Amino acid sequence: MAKQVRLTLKMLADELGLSTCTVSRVLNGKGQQYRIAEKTMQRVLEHAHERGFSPNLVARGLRMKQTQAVGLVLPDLSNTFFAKIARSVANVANQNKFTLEVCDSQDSIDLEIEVLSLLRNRQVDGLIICPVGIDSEHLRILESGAPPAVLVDRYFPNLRLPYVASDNAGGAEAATRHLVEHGHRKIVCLQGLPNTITNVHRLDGFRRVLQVNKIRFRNYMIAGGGFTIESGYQATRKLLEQGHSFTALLTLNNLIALGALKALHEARLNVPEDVSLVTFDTIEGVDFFSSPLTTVSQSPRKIGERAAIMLFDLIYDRGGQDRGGQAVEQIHLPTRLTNRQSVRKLPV
Amino acid sequence: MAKQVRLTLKMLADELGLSTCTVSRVLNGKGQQYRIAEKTMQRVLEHAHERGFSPNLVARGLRMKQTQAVGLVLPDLSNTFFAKIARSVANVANQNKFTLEVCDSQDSIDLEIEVLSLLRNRQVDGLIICPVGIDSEHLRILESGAPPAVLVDRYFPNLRLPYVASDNAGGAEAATRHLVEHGHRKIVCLQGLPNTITNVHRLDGFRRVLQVNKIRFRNYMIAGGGFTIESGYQATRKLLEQGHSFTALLTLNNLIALGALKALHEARLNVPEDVSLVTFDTIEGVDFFSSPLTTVSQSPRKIGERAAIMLFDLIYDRGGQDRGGQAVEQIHLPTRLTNRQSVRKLPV
DNA sequence: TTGAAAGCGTTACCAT
DNA sequence: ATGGTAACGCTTTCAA
Repeated sequence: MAKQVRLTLKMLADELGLSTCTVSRVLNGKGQQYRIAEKTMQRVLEHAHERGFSPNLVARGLRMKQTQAVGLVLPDLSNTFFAKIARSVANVANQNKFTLEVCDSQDSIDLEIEVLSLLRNRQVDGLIICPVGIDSEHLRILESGAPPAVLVDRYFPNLRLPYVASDNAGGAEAATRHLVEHGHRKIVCLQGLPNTITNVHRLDGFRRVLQVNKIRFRNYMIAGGGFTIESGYQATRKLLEQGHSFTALLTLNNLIALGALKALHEARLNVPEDVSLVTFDTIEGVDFFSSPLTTVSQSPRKIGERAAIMLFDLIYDRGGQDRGGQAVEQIHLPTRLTNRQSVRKLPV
Repeated sequence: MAKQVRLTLKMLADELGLSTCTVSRVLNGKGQQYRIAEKTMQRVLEHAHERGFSPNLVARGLRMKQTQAVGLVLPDLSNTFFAKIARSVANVANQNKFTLEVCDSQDSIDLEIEVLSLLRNRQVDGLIICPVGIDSEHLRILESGAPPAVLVDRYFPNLRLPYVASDNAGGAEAATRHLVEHGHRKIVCLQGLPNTITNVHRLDGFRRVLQVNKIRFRNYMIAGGGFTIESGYQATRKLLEQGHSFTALLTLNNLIALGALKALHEARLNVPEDVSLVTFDTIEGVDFFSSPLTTVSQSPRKIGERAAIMLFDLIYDRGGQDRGGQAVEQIHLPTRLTNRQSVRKLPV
């Protein structure tokens, strides 16, 4: 199987009777700048096109010390939320003639560390990361700005890294307020992974609204402990078994909601007649649920897009990311409450 | 901003008072093979670890003419189906110490062509592609096997390329049979993009079962023309407006189903009381729909995994992909019908 | 207006 | 048991 040889710049130059550097210049649009004869340029361009030449980007990457590639690390590519982030990042990257190298950390800190080092060894020009957990030491090195990195969705307050996330506290407040305004006082928040910033902020918002409305916080009001279907399911089952008389559930992401729904369903409890429910994130086809869910939705598309744009600003050195500077851009995008009637108005 | 210099093999060698090639050998585990002194190896390994050295993969890629990267081209990363494919491909790739370069062709043939050439210029060692449409000329070049490529989900019979897809005809047959066995004879199939192999095979299966059951095919029995929510919605609306008296719908993917559901809902028609429905693909949370849908589901995870494994076989030259050979592996994975009671039993 | 040559960080051939 | 040197394919400095 004779590995067919790719056309190289040198071959092209030989065919043209020119030096590689002349050809390189023309092909990179630096013909004017180097005052290469109009005629020569024509000849080169034409021939290159004819022979279908395109440069070896690996060689170029080595020489220029930049690969035109960015890395993206996500905890679960099969979750629509992250998939949408991936899509918008990919599109922005491609628009910039960059390639996107995607890794799925499978919610494992070890894998995250591993792929991160893999990507860095591959000399990516930038990194977008949705860090998996609560440990952040391995991200410290990114504070140096080489390569530039932007965090999405989750971040660490003690890390001087730019990020794009949702206004989680605000979203939780809106959701909780919605419940309270409908007369609910016995609300259980099914949380995600404790100590992640996302979870912390959402809980903050939740408690704040309780407090403002003089609802005494009790321990049973926070249950669960993971952003998974399983966690939502188990937590809800346990609540029901223990006979807590809550009237409403606030689930901190789509998966937890699905799990809770399953448990409620098994217990023959209906939403919103028996239990009211508000959840973070949307669910595909939620409009066709037997009771469509009221949601606090984020915009993963915008998160990804914004993060990618920030990253390219850093890569192209717009926006002054010098590490001494104070300007580490940190963004909280607004969330939106969509009322789909999964909250019952309680009698006063 | 002084770009901090990365540690190179040469620096390491200098520090050790050895030549780069010795260090390189040790680090690549070829110490034994080249009979490098046990002591030296120790020294090298230790020092490298101490200094946290890791090789520049771009340079290595150039030198070795292989980048340890594979490309993945998908029409829409935000569709769970493709996202799941992406995830499993990414995982297999990472297990093999490869990186995955993902591109979203946004269902545009032009973009597909563009990213394909981008990926090839980046010298990826292999390609997995879910081609967007009906044109395949730009894929012809991949028949040469350099770089090796595997198609997923969609493919072209006139192209000698390996692929992994679902048994679409079989799936459609199962679905249609299910409907017929429940007494339905006025069935409308809401198709996807005409002329794509996926669509063609599903229609084949559909018609075959009609024929076997002596149900005369009529034109209104195939409607729509795209794998999108919009297409499903519009087609269903039109059907209703025109007053065709169908009793069942077979939708050829999840998005079409969602669109059809929306139209039915607006017309205050219920599933399955007024209209029965079976759809290809699953939908997140379909179990909680007011009427859960009976589905013919594929396994995107398996498709991706299988394709990735096939690709690595080709890359590592297992499985003899020499282009003279007859063995272009083409696989149809089985589908599964999950009955969720969205088909009503009609009186005889 | 063009070219020679160095260099990016590796690996591999051929010496010693 | 180890090292010198070329080579991978490109860009860029300096020279002509």
